Amino acid sequence: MNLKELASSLGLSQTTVSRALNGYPEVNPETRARVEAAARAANYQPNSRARRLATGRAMTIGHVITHTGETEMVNPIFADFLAGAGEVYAREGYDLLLSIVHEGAAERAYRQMAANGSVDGVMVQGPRQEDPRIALLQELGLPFLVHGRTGDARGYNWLDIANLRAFRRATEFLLDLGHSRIALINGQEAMDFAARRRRGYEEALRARSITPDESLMYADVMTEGYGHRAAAQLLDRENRPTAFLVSSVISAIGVRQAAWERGLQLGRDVSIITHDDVLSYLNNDAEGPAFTATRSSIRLAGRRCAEILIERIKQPDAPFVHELWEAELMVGRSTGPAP
Amino acid sequence: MNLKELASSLGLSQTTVSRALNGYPEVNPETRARVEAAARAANYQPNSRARRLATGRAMTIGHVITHTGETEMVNPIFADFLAGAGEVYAREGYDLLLSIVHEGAAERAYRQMAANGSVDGVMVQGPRQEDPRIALLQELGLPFLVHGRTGDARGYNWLDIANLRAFRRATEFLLDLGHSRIALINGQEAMDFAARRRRGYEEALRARSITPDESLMYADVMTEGYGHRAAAQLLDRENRPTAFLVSSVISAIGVRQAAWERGLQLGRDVSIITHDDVLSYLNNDAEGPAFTATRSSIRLAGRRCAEILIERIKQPDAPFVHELWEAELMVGRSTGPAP
DNA sequence: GGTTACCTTCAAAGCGCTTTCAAATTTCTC
DNA sequence: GAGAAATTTGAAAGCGCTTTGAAGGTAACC
Repeated sequence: MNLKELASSLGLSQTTVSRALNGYPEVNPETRARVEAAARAANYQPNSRARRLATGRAMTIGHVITHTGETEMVNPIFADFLAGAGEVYAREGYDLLLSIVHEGAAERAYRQMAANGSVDGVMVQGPRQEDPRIALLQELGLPFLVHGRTGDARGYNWLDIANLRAFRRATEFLLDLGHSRIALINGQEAMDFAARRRRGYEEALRARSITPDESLMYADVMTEGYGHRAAAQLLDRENRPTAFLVSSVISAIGVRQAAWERGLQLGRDVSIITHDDVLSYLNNDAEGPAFTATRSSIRLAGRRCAEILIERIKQPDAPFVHELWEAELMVGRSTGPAP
Repeated sequence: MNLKELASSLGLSQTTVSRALNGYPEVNPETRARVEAAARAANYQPNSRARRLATGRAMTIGHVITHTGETEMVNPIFADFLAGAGEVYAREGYDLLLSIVHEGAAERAYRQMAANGSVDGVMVQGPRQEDPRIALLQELGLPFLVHGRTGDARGYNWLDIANLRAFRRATEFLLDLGHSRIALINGQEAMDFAARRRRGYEEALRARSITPDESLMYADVMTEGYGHRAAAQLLDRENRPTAFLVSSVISAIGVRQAAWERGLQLGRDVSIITHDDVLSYLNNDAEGPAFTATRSSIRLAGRRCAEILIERIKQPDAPFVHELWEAELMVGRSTGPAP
């Protein structure tokens, strides 16, 4: 059933039927009711391909997700971020176009989206320091929103969490407990968020006149195995750290495992604070084993990012939106006074 | 730059330019070369909205992902499955349309995709027993492929792993090691894969004249916390199980944690076998703490599922494809003789 | 040389909608 | 009750491509 058939079955023109269904005001209420009833009865749905061509809008938002080079790892936080964003898209009538490519192919993916008009805007996640995607999208003139930020962040829309403050605060918390040898198990420091977290950690140490020790800092893709390896190395040193600051619950699980294997008890022999993205399948709440954590829901972030992006697509000339969220420090059972 | 402009700048008709770019044979080789050069120079990309309308093909595949009711949990295996499928889609020129909805809204999402023609086919994941989506898609006449299977599986395309055999095999492995009180920490048994795994487990027990004990079987959404809770309960009984068969590495991490907390060592005091989807961020390999596992890569499955679905979209009348993959049993360090 | 076949190109229709512009009808206004 | 204004509907153009059907130009054949 298409518009033409529906219109002729009603004895009306396509124009009127189209207007009735799209809520235009200049339609007689009775006519509209009649049209709506017929459309429902026939289960009529306007053909989205035709509509998109006619309106010039794709009603689609692009997400380009890259997997990291060698390991081909897909960052698991994307699932929850997408769930949050997807909720909003569905509500607002937008489709979500997902492109999963190798890191090197991302530029081509964005260029293609811009040139062939398959999306109205794109979401950028996990920016690196001086990420080339931002300049590219500015050049292409495609509306976009960055989850995270980098460089001179005034010239585009972003939503970020206060990574530096969160990790400074977490480090201070450990210092207050008497820890002084605190290891940092960070994400790849080419990523902007990881660089900020490291700065927060170092600032807190310096403020207490502790010189940051490079040998206590690790940076890599945040898998469980990485957390385990890094912690194992650190814990087997003669002068081992008494506390760990970790960038992801997944890696923190590896760190915890390494501690257990050495007979060390969390919160007594060794302390862990992790950043917690509140992933739905790794809920770090009262029920399970609760890490002390800086916490900010990636899913809520996804939801809000989608809202902002859609607003910006509708009003391309509005001023840039910058939203900085604080992470809360949740004290769990993985921290305690330095031994 | 659109086709009309490109054509007139070349002094050719739209017809010829379109044909030259789409590889039709009736174009003079010199003309084609000229057109291709000009298109490249102008960075011309055909407008996908127009092309889709004209061809009647969406060049898009839909994935509807549901989050489970109350917990709103998004199954983390989707990220890796999507990565595998996305790779193939990109190669074949298909877009991936992702719809993330509450479980109850899935039917509407499929109906909409079928009615408005935004996709050429859909991927169905995680079928429940007698899943209504299958009948729905058959009725809608939309090509689809099921990852997993259920009910009378002859009438549609599917790719599945041999869940029953894998869990029977794993149970036999534990029985051979002398375990007899083996707990099953399963996924929700409304899911077809979980029901099959349970049958495999029970068959293996019965074959050794052990009556399956309901009190040793748990079934729920496979989070870490669930694994931890279930194992904690079981290990605190007077007559505790000596081995665990777990449906997901994520839950197995919770089980392991519960064991550690009670001073029990894996492979000595308690054994764990888990199913391992080979998620990229939870790699259960030699480096990290390796569980004994039935193993099958969800990412490879995604890749193959995409290939099959695209084949079927291109040839709608070909016979149904049924592909059953064996999971391999990888012996790790989490299993040992019964104490 | 005339007919046929082939190669190459093009004009125009069509995909199924939205939207502009105009027309028909009804309601107001004095 | 005539003219103006408001309300409601429709014809047709257009979105940017693909594809059909026709035609111009060459080569091939007898």
